[in-house]
Amino acid sequence: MNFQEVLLQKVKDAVQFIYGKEIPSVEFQPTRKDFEGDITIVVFPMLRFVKGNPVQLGEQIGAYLEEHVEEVSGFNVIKGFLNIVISDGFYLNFFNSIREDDNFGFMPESKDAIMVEYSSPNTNKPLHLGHIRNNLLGYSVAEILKASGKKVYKTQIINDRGIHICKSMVAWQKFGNGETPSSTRLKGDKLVGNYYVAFDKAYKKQIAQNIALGIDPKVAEKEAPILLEAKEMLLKWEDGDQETVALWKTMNGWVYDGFEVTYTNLGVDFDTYYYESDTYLLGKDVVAEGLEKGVFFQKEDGSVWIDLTEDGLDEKIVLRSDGTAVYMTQDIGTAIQRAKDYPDVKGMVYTVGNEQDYHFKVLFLILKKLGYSWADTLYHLSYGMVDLPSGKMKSREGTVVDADDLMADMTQTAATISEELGKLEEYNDAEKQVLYQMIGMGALKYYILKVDPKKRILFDPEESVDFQGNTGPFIQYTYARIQSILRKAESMDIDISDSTGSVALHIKEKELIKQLQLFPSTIQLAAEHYSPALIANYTYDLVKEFNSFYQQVSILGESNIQKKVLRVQLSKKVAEVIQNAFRLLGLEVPDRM
RNA sequence: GGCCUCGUAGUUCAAUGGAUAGAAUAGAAGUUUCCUAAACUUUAGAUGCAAGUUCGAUUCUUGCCGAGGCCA
Repeated sequence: MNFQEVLLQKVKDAVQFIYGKEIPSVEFQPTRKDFEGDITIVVFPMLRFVKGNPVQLGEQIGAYLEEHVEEVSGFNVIKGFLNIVISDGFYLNFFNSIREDDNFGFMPESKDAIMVEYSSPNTNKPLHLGHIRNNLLGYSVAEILKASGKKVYKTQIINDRGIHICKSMVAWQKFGNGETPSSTRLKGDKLVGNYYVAFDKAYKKQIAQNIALGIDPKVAEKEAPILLEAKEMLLKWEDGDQETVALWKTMNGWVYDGFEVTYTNLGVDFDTYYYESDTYLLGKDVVAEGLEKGVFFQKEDGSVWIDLTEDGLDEKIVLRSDGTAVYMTQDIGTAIQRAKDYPDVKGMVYTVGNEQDYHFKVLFLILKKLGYSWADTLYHLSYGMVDLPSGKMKSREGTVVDADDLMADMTQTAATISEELGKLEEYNDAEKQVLYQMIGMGALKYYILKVDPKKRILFDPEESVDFQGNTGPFIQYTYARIQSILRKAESMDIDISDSTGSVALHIKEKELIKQLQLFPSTIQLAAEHYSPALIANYTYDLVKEFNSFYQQVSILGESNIQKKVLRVQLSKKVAEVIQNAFRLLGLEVPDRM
């Protein structure tokens, strides 16, 4: 039984003792800084079960707790808030209990697994800023779920087939002159992306020419020769034409190599991959099955639908009249396939932008109606668009922020700022480069992850990414300073392996321990809400608390040896928690900066 | 037109229905013989509008206004 549970029981006992009545629950919260005390009990909700004056009730409970709970050393009541003071000894005991625990805050892995899908790109375009948000969110949520005790499989579904892929292929055949990534020294995804653009250019030119010849614009659009070629290629691909499939494999291979570089720089990875070329035919038999069970119904033209009007939604098509699959068909099939491939999976998280909110609502409902037990644990990790000051990112208007370029820019900015500060003279160029990347990516990742996923982000490449305030580099800097203290402590032969005896705590030491105390519950909360932002903001609070501590108390200069040891231990623990929290966000920490 | 999400300091973000709505940035004023000044301290500034539920509403409900999205 932990202290919180003990306290809960004691408060219940107190009410039982005073009024002879049961109360089902008690609301605890950390006491606000401007009041005296450590834990606050909100008395108001109890008034529903016992009649009385909230202040008086608070006083009585406080007195009872002070008498019956060893750790409670005092209390005060303001309005309906009972603030109780916890003894220094309790905090010291707590700190000593977590001091040696490297996995503080992390739960052991359980058997039940969750599959987290993210990234899910098209293979005809390089990754952009929107994908960065997607990848960072997905990766971080996967790590948070792991930390909260779930087994996690990270996956993505790659949109590797369809007319858009054929467009790049046609353009490469016509204009490519046999170019390859190695011959052009371009990243594969960039090379293929260029041909996708080249296709569009040629296509538009043909339309314009044909309109000039007096052909109806609509016809010109539909019957441009290059578009017909792409369509023909799609048919060939579906037929399994060897040459076409070989080209498709080659070009997709280039793209995957290019993506891999981006993923590595971004620090994300995957345990398993699904390809749409393998899954686009899935789901049809499930639809047939569902039709028999009466979950779906067939219209006169042969198309299959589901009626969700009773659930507040509308009718949704799940199979076209010609028997071909729609996205929904594929997604149903893929979800079931995944559950088969990984029988331990009890839930799935889909990291997809909020324009698909409706789609996933329908998908989950369908799977539930089909009777899959895991349907209730499906979660759409929906996130807002990333907008630029100039408005929405549009590939056609060339306003897309390329992922690779952005990461390079951030690293460059970090380098510029670091050079100005000039603290890294003893580092060689390679070491500096690693550090600049760590800081630049720290700024970028933290900036994106600290925002609640469902909110839109306004991303101003010039101004938004800062290195001061609530930012990644600010936290990294604090970590680096602690490392410096630890190095000095070591050279001073300060032995921090033993627990300190009972010392009176400075207010700042106590605040710091209180903040550390919140780490495990923050992880749980973040896992429940699929929100890396909670971890980010927690870490920031911890760092601010540490900075305040750092400013107000002497660490290595403290003359009381026990105090000195405790403060070094505290600093070390704070650094560990920062590191672990950052790991959950996919961020790294530097030894010095 | 129907449905969904969001509206908080000049700006970017916080706040399981709880106390005087927190930070950061930009602005103003300060702090380095001392453990990294990418730091710290002080100061000023906000819940779109209107009702309702509640002991208590940024949070829940309804209407309106504004931004974005989805569906035809």
